[in-house]
Amino acid sequence: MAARTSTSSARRDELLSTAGRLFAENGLRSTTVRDIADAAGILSGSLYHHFDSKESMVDEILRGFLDRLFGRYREIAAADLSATETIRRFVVASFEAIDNDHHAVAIYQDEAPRLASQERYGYIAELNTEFRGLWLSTLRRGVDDGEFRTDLDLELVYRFMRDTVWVAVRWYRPGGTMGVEDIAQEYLSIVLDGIAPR
Amino acid sequence: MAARTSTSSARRDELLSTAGRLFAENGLRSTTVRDIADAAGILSGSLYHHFDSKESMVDEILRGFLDRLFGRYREIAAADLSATETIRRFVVASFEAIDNDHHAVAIYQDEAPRLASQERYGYIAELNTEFRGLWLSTLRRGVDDGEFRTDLDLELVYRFMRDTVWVAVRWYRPGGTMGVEDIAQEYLSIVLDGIAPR
DNA sequence: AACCCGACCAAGCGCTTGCTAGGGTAGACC
DNA sequence: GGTCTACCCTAGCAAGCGCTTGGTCGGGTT
Repeated sequence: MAARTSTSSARRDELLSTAGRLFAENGLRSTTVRDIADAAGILSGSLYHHFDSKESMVDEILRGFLDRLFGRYREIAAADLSATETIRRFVVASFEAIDNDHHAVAIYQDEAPRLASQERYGYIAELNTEFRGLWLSTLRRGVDDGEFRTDLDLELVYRFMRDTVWVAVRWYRPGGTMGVEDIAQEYLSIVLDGIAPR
Repeated sequence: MAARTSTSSARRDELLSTAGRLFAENGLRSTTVRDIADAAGILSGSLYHHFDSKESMVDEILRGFLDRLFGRYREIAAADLSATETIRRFVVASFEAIDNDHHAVAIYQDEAPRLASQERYGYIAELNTEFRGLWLSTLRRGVDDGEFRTDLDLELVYRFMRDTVWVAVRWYRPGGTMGVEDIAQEYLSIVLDGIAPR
């Protein structure tokens, strides 16, 4: 009795969403299949009618999120904008992802380093490399075009910006008084001034 | 046979250090008492000669780190420096903590939100409040003194700076080519420019 | 009426978890 | 020699873990 692996149904989507919420709130390992089943009002064994394993739930959640995110990134990179504008849109796209895929981002933020070292999640390491390439080449272009300071350690700048954006998932709650656009603009107003030529 | 709870010995310190390393590398929950014992070359039961529980090991590691860190913070806050200089020293002190208490910072960074909600770790929530107070009052003073821009959302600035500094523990490795002072200075050169009046 | 199927339950298997009870040993000190 | 202490082992328990199995039930389909 193999579970269905790629089809979808309303019930299945509902269960995956519940699992995502619990994974994000309590961590991957701390969330048991019984927790998920309880929250859904069924018994733990019944989950295996819909999914192959607990891991395949995680996999499916992360894959969906990363597909959407990188679709957006590649779109921006291909748009042939100035370095400043490209960075600006990268940041905005990231904050929007925090808004749209909040649970997935939280899981990714908490567990990515440990997951990436497993063979099953090899695509995470690949996408991280691509992500870094997109940012670094844009930063370098900005320096060449005179938009950014020449004395910056770009590797460090990349890390600072990347971390600051994604870590916001820890305190940002969708539906608050402050929208993601506001937050993104405030952040950009600090950082873009900070890396601009004096 | 109650384990010793507050005394220390060379062996005990060694075990606590081993535990800290594993907790930081693999996560609190994923690290079993058998893992710790294996790494120390003893059996899991023997750990309980030194410690009451796995949780008490975590507690001891975090308490030691936070005591050192907040000792330093209070020192800086009491030194009556300009807002800019105070922020500068907060940042440097934080990066130094990443250097000195690397494992503890990593644990704290990964697990603090979940730990703080447990009664046992109530002091974490308290210290977070104190931490926020120190930063926010300094930022406000900087605005009043004309050192920082007046159009900033200080709560957001605080969160951005806090996160960026602490999240560096994920990629910083003690003993690399770049010292913590270099990283702190590079970061400050971006942020202090970004929040200075234009 | 006969059949199929998606969704779930009841029960439990094999394993891992944190932790315990009690015993042994080597070295320091008297 | 006797005692004490720090340290570790043997053996195992109760609970919890992910997952499997065989079966139930109601709503379509033919």
